Amino acid sequence: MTARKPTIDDVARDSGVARTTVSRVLNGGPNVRPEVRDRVLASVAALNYRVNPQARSLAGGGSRMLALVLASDLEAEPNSFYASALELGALRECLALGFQLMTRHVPQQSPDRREQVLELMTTQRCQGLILTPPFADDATLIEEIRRQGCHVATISPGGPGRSAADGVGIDDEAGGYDIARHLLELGHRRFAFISGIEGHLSAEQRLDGLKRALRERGLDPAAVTVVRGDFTFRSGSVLAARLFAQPNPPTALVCANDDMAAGALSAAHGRGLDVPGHLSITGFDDTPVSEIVWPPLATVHQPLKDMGGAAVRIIAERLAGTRRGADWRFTVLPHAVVARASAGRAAPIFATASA
Amino acid sequence: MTARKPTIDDVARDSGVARTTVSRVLNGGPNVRPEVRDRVLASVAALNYRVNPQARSLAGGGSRMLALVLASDLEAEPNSFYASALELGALRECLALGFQLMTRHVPQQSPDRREQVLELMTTQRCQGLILTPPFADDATLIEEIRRQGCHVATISPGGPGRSAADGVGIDDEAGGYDIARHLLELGHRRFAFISGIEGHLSAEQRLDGLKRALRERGLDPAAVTVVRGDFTFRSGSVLAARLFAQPNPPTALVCANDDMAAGALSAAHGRGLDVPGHLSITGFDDTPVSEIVWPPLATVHQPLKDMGGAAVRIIAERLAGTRRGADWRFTVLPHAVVARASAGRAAPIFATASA
DNA sequence: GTGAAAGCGCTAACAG
DNA sequence: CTGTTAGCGCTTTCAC
Repeated sequence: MTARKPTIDDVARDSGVARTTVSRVLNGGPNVRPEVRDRVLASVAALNYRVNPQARSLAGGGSRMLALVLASDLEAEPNSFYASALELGALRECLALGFQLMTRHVPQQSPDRREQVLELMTTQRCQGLILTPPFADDATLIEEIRRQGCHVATISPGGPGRSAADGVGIDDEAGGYDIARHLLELGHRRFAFISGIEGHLSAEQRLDGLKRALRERGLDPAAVTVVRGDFTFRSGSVLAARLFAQPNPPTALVCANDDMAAGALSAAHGRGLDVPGHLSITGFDDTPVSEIVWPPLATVHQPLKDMGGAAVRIIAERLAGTRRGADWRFTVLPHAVVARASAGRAAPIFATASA
Repeated sequence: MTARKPTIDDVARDSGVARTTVSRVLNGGPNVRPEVRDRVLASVAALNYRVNPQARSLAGGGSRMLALVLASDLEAEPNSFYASALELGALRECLALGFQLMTRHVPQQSPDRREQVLELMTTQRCQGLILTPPFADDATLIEEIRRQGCHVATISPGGPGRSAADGVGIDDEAGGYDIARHLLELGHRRFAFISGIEGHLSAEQRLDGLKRALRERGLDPAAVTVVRGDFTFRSGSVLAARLFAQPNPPTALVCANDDMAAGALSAAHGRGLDVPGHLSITGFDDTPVSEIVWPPLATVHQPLKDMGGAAVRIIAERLAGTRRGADWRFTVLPHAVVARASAGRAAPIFATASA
């Protein structure tokens, strides 16, 4: 019925060489005469041969399986653009480098979340794990993963993760600083900040940057109202509504990601607040969400796809042995403030009226 | 350094049986005494043994690798919530059933898109492919995939795909009909429709449903302005802006998905049109986008996560041999109109003014 | 019920 | 430069 798929031996027979030679050609090994290489390649093409990844892996070539670990909930809404962008970037790089990628969403609230990650790694024989926050800062987890012979690349580690594995991300503190500067220049003086889940250190750094900008301007960083969200649209919407109901509300609401900013925007609409007339709102990430809402969100661009790709490359390097040892390196990618209509000039009238 | 991972032989030795018996226990085979089974299971737990999927696959157990094929562009924006939802649903089911899932975005405009799909299947030794539109309606592709011994499940096949493979989806024609009825009841009489890419037959059926509703109401279905988008926010925005600039614009704009509806909404805001005061806009899918925008989008709910899961189950059944032969079955899942603020009562004043 | 033996397709020493 | 020889860890006949 279904024709048997050609094996490496078929190719060897067809091109009149030994199996080993074919393997060498296939894996770019040295010591193969050009004419032999061509002959083998011709057979490969003629027979439409593909290496069997399972056999290769079993024989010692490694599984070439990587996993992207995302903190979210399998039961919750489909993952945000943030996760999609990382995944797409990683997927693209995997395709180019001949890796397979598994994506695993781990509920961050589950007590056995570490075990879930380790289980995935073991079961799938992963050779590398890409950890996003807050896993990226779980030094214990990273240690255990590595102990079991698997490489780690972190996305946006904030603190301990930075010194426990190779990582990639932007300068989050500077990102927070820059967006704050943007708002300060627009005349804003009363700020609120919606942060992310606990343990997401890089998001905390965004707040640090905001505070530094305020301090620089002679304002009191302690005056910033800080509330904790969980990066979802809903949390942004709920928390913002609560903020708006308080006396002396902020004129600038800085959110730790775009989804929460979109939620805040929605809450503002619901309350009849004009954005940016009455209130400016900013996001973080520059995902498509920021252009989908009205008015479009001012935000900080993060090169998420590049980050996903870089993480794969980090693991590929480690696997290839190009770099060894515990000299973990953090790659800083550029960020940029994207000025859009949701952040506008602070209205002195409104500011006074509610003061 | 890294402890060697236990193999099936370690388990066999530990529990004092032959390797074959362990295999039987692991795969739920018959002919194992309960006490032996328990002993083996105890060893498995004690040694923290995991089967090596690569070895299993090589030995004939099958790769247990499935792939989700999505028509989009690797270079384009991160995939929409539509893709994420399908993926999440499929991923969850794969996890439960012990499959691995690869997601592959294939640029639909590339001339070798069929080859790309086949290449993925061959290279990864996939046992099943989940095809989304327009691949779901490519009977030639489906035929070729199956010829190579791989199973197929289609998501929302519209025409030929329906009779070429097992599929799952909603009744798209009815979905279009229902959302049209909703708008008709709100008093709308002048409709426009933003359709999706060519070949996406299930989206075409949504238009068929819209027309049926109009006909039923004694209106001329040919009077509907139909423009073709590509399911992206941007295309919705551009096409809507063009529609608004024409004389006698519609009072109800029905879009083939949420992203395009969000784009249309953005274009309406840009032109200063009030939604739903001047114009009602509806989406399709009920992805999170529909709640993120303002006003929230009236739309047709599609159980995307369930669809992704069902597709995996279809393949699992075929693989298990529970169902055989070419009696392809299409599973219809329920849809529902979700009434939200973007669809409101038609304004007779505006309608007259622009007539 | 259980076990022994034979590969699955490939890579990796080690010889030549 | 190329070939020979062992396995990798598992499933699967086929005996017992």
